[in-house]
Order: sequence, then structure tokens, then C-alpha cells
Amino acid sequence: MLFCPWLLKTEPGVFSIDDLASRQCEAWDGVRNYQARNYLRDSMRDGDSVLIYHSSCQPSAIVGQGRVRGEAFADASQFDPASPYFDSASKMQQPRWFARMIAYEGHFPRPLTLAELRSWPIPTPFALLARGNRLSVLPVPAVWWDQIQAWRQR
DNA sequence: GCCAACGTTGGC
DNA sequence: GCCAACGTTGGC
Repeated sequence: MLFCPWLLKTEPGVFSIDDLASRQCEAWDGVRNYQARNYLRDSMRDGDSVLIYHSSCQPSAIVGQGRVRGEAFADASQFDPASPYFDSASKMQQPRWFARMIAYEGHFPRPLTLAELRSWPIPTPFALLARGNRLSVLPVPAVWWDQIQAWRQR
């Protein structure tokens, strides 16, 4: 099986790594961008590792790790008028947005900040660091994954 | 709070 | 299909 790690962005004020830790396994929903949706629905596989990244906070950082559990399923929040993620154009018979169950695996020993990642001399592009990047679900290149794991375990 | 970058919408 | 306007993301 092909090994592909991912990075999932979340605003800690909305849903944090601590929230994931307390729930142990939770639906990763609310993704409302087509490219992110396609990664989440089509490219992720059961058992893939994910990095949890806190955005729009001080400092922005990778804060922990998790794992994809099971297959993609329709994101229930798109059908809930009370949800901020409600999409009136999405049909039950043909859902537009999808979610995945994500299991908590652990916090990093300390947050691995965006600034620190930018300082690493790795020539392989990493979408997280790309100018203007806004994807909330993105693949982690193997060389970046390896370095992040080495950092975590040192 | 500012603003650059990007995605989406909608008029034409 | 073009593109201007607008809304959102997200670092700083």
C-alpha cells in the first residue's frame, strides 16, 4: 500500500488538538474547498497518517499527529441549517462535501512552528509553505515527513 | 488590524 | 468564457 501522509489545518479556537485528544476519534468536517475536498474524499486512505496544524493563532504550528480511520462519508453539517457549514445547494442524494474520521495519536513534544519549518533547508516544495497557500487538507512530501518525524523523536 | 493571495460569484 | 467584485484565509 502506498504511504501518503497528510496535513490538516484547524483553527484551535474552533477545534484544537486538545479537542481531538479528548474525543480520541472525531469526524473531520467543515472542509469547503474543492481541492481539499478531493484530497479528503479521493486521495486519503484508511490508515494514512495526518499532521495536525493550528492556523490563525500564535504561533501557527504543527502540534500533533493522528490517523485516518475508514472511508469518506457525507459531511452532515452541509445539511444542517443551524451549522456555519450549511450548504443550501447540496443535495442529500448527491452530497457536495465529505468528511473523514480522524483518530488522535499524540501531541508533539512542543509545537513545530511555521517559522521553524521555513528555516529547514529542504528543497522539495511543501504546500504548507507555499506563498498564498490556503488549502486546509494537503499532502506532506516524504522528505518533509521524514524530517518532521526525526525532529519529533530526537 | 492590515493586507496579499486566492476562490467564488455573477454580469455581460 | 472573461473578468471585476467580493468574501475568505491566514501570516504578520
